[in-house]
This record gives sequence, C-alpha cells and structure tokens, in this order.
Amino acid sequence: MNHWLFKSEPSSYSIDDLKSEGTDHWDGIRNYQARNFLRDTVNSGDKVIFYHSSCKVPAAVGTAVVVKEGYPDFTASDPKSDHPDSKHTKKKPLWYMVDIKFKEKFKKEVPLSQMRTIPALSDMRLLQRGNRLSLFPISKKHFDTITRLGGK
DNA sequence: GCCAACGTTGGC
DNA sequence: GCCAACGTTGGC
Repeated sequence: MNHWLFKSEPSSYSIDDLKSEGTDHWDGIRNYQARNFLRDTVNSGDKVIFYHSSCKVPAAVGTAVVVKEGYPDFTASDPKSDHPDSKHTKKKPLWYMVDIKFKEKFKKEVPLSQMRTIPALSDMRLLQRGNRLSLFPISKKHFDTITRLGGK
C-alpha cells in the first residue's frame, strides 16, 4: 500500500467539495510524470493526503483513499472541459485519472510553513525546491506525521 | 504581482 | 537532438 500527496487549488476543488461528493474522480492532470503515477502506480486502497495549493495558506487539509485505479480521463476529450486535449482519444488515451473517496478533514489544517519545521518531513518532496508535481508518493512516516499534526 | 523553477514546443 | 522561447506552477 502506497501513500500519496494530491494537490488541488481550493478555488477550483477543495476538501469540502470532496467531502460533499464523497467519492469523485481526480481529473485534469496534464503532466507526464503525474500521468505515469496515475496510470501505473496508484492502487486501490492507497492513502492520500489532500493538499491545498495556490491559496492564502497552502496546507494539508485532510485525507482520502483511492477507490478506483487509473483509467482514461474523459474530460480530456470534452472540448468544454478545463483541459481538453485533441491528442487524447478513446483508442489511444493519453491522460489518466483515479477515483478517490473522502476520509476525513483535519481538525486543524497543517500549513506548509509548519511542515517545513518538522524534521520528520524534511525529506518529503513537497518541501523540495521547485517542486511542481501535482501528485507524488510520500512515506508512511510522512503520512502519519501529517495526520497527527492535523489532530486526527 | 513577482519571480524562480520546471515542462513543453518548435526552429534549426 | 539541441536549445531558446514560452507557458505554467505555486510560494511569497
């Protein structure tokens, strides 16, 4: 079982959106490295830290669990979606997504600035310079440390 | 709004 | 296949 950190801009999709949906697809990833994770490595049952990026207080805000493994991202073939891509076809899907299910919202969110001060998190990819990947694996230690800080 | 870091595109 | 130009991400 793997652990992941998924980023989302709360202005477009927040932990509250996931909470009210219950289970939702994680679409719109248009980066090859992230796509490869979604297609090949993210498994059902994997645990996810939900992170808010590009907002006032960037922070880990809750957890989710993967309930459906990588399958073609149908929003790529919808010209009205946010991220259409003509290179994505039914026969040769280019982009992938997974389904995740809301698990919990932290009692108190865990800001990026706080995570930077925690030695156990110092080797997490999120804190590394120039990190722009929208999802990446984290260790169980990272996951457990963040959920503890969140006041589980 | 600024800017650093990184990914992608396209001319050659 | 190199690399400059451009676009995007995302913290601050």
